[in-house]
Amino acid sequence: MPQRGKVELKRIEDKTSRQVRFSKRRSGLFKKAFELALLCDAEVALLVFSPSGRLYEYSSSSSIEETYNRYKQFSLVGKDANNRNTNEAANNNSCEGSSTSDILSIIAQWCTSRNIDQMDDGELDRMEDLLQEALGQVQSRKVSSTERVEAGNGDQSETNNISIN
Amino acid sequence: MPQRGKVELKRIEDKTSRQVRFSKRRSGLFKKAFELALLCDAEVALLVFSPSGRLYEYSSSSSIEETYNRYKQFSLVGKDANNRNTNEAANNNSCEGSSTSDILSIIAQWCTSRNIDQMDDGELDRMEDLLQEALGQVQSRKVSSTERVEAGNGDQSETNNISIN
DNA sequence: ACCTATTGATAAAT
DNA sequence: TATTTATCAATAGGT
Repeated sequence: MPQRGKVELKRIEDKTSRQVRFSKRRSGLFKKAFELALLCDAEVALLVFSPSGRLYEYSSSSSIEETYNRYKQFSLVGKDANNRNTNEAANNNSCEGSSTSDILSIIAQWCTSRNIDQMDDGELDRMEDLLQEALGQVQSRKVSSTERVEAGNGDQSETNNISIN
Repeated sequence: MPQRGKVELKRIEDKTSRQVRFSKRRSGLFKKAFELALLCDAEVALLVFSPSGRLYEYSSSSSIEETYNRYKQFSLVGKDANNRNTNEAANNNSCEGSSTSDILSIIAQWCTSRNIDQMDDGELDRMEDLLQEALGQVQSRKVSSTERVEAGNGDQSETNNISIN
């Protein structure tokens, strides 16, 4: 009788066996993901594509997007131990000094977490600032990549100092 | 002798126990994710935030982003019921007539799928359009919510034909 | 899809 | 926090 249960840690070559074991292990994995979220109060997002390209997903929060955006925000700011940094930038009233990607990420997060139609005045102001800043940066990028100094302007880098406050 | 191993399927209330079990189950989950990817040749992306906000991630491909983008692409095509067609507009080359939320969604998508610094001129142009459009819409929303008709303008509704509702 | 021998995961104790 | 061990859970291979 051949050994049961023992697993060799390498790609399963037999296609049929791989398919069967994929199904079993996939359900196991999703079950574990669910349990971790439930038992331990964790936020879990899981994406799996089968070899044949089928998509399987699990999210303990309202959506994969939500967790992904939290992840993006997280990696933006740099992770210390006790991180509450997800919204720091978004709550901060200034985005000067932030990179364009940072700003776009914040916009992204807002748009997935809130409906624009439900924003109050303060939020609209904030969004306006963000969009204005992003636009300015994109435009200045365009300018600097397609033109040289257009007029003999002493300090080109000051052209996009959009003061947001 | 108390039962070992058996799990009650509900949130663990004792904080210490929850922490310990989070650690153990988290490593178990990541191991399983890794094995599924390796053995079965699947693409797996896994994000976990601990209750205390720490991030843990695994990706069998080159990055979480890559798998997430594949996921977004996938939902583009439309598979089943719960599909928010956020992406539809993204393929469209014009954003006129789109709602503000749609435009912000597109911006959001771009920013998560591409680094701004790697955008070519065409993409920069497109991003500029999107930002400009979004900004205009946000500003007109602000105006319409904070002011009434500023000057005795005959047909105010044509100046910002943004359907806000 | 179901069954069972085995390996693997893990809860509680230390 | 790491190790141990009793027990439960996952699953490989067969039907």
